[in-house]
Amino acid sequence: MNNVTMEDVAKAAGVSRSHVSLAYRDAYGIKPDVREHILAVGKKLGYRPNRIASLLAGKSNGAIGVYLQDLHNDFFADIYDGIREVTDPLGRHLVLAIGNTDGSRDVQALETLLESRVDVVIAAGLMISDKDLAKYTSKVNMVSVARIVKKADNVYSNNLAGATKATEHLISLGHRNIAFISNPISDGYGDRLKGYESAMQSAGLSPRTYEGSYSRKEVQEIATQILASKIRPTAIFAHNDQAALGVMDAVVTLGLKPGKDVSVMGYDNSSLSQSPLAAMSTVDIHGYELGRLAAEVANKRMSGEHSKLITEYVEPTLVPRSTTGKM
Amino acid sequence: MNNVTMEDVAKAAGVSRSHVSLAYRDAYGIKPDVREHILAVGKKLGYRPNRIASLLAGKSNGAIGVYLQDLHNDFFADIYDGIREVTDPLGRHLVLAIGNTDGSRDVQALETLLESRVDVVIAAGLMISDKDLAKYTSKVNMVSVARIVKKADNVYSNNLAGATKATEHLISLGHRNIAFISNPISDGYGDRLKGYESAMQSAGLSPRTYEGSYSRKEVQEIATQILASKIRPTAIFAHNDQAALGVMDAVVTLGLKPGKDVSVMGYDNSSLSQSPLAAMSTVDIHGYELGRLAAEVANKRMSGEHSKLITEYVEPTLVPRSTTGKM
DNA sequence: CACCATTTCAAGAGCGCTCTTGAAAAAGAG
DNA sequence: CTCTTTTTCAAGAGCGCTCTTGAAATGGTG
Repeated sequence: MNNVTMEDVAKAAGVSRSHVSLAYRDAYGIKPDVREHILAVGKKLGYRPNRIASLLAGKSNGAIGVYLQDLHNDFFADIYDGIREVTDPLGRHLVLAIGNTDGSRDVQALETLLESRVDVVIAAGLMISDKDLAKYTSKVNMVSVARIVKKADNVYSNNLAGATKATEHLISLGHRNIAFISNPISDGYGDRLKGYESAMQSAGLSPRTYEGSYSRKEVQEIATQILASKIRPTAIFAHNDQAALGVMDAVVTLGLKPGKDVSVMGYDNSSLSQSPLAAMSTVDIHGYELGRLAAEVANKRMSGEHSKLITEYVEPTLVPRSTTGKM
Repeated sequence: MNNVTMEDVAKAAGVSRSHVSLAYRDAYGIKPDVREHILAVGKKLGYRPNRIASLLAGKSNGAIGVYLQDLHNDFFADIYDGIREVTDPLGRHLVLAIGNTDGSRDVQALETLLESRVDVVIAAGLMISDKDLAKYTSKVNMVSVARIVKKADNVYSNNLAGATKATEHLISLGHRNIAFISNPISDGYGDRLKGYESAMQSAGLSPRTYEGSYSRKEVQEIATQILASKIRPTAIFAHNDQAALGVMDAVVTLGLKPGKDVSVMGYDNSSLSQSPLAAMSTVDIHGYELGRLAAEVANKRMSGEHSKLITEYVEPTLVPRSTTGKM
């Protein structure tokens, strides 16, 4: 292992340990040439600062915790890419924690992040209730992505407006019987449903909502049932792309053609929905951008610049592709 | 933050600090009732062991580092699921590091893992050269998934056999002009190409290999060019599913039908390839199982049971779906 | 060149835990 | 009941770093 310590470098360079410490951080109050010298000696000895020790001794080490709901959902990978765009150049350390589609790992994931003593947590796709979440927002700085959370910084996309646009798009194509597959939990994520409902009602149509899931396979089953119902909807709008892909799975399995026999509308504009193979109509909430903003907010929070909670908005845009067509 | 320390618990429970430490680990040499008492007091005070401090003080804390190449490639999510199946029940701590499709983040990711002082690294999809990799295998225990690495434990799928089967499958469907889109790097991953070449030669056919990529989009471009060539191949076999999906993107973008106009063969049997929407013919290398085995090997390595390097094999199986059809 | 402000450095006290050491208590043996 | 072995515990020395404190060197000023 790497056993050369700060002490070794100090001795070899003929300075004190604390000076080596300073040299390896931004460090003013140290002569440039001395600093150079220390760094050179450190390099020669193959010294690498021990993050563990520095974490323990210092009050902070500038690490950001990142919670991602699910590795199978491409949208979270987009967010992650956005985060890295800003953290990589800064050399920020990221600690990842992964949940799952039913939320049962959320608490453990957050605990892990706390144990790692990160300065701030960027959370994308948490499913635990607002109440449970409050326990964590009081313990650690949190930047919530795409879900409004109290006592946290928020990087948010206007889901109400986005879902309204999407529904109106379907209506404008002539669809009247539009089903919505909702999010299984409502806390913090209810706006997509609301947008759908309000657009339907404004058009004098009656909403037809089914409780969904975050799992593509589970949604496929749900969609299969919906498509088997006596009065088959002509369009299905799912609460996110992952779910919408499950709908697509159901549609093609039944031998139907998306955008022709049934229209399918997603939400997120994940990389996967963009691929020509899926070519799925969806609402772009700019996941990459959300991730980027979240990381910037996290930086601000760590630097202590802002005392007030920050909320950043990104406007969703409708992206019609080939899975929605005229009725 | 969480400021109740081991010292606090010790005082409140009327025992020594070291005894609290023992109580919170497996710990023998401590009376069961005392242990219960300590744990009860700790819970009441809201004590949570500080992983950072324990890491620094102890020689190991049983953490496993996990390197995954790319979050957009579903196959790595499968591996990760397999890993978690065995680590979750044990309460093992996982430290994640994510690379990217061109390998440029590999070194940084490995460094991060080393800095986190993990006991063993499970690496899936590393792209750095064997030579560079050797620097790390000498510093930390490594379990390599799906790539044979010297001085490391290996959880391996027989790529030579798998690629041979896949190619033979295409040949048996009547294809003669079969293109192969290879891995951009050869170190540790060359067997799929070899399997393809040998199967082609055995059948008296001449291989037609194109250098590929790990990026779906880049492969789409490559495939588009291939499909535009004067003598268009009737089948394209890609080094992995992610690449094969790029081929599919090219195929559908050109208005062709996979499995009819052009056959597309992938490799990995990632979740994505299994979805009805893709329904892609591929070779199942049992990613979930590979992940599971890797975690088990990692456990063995940590427990110090084995001194010799371990190699586990998983047999690949051909999974014909709808993207390969008769010529 | 005396004086004070400023910059550059060394020393040392922790951070919260683990692990070794050895003492005290309990158990077994004769 | 004494002596030995075993188990249960306390004390304390670190792990490798940061950060505060104050001393030494440096610079600026009249």
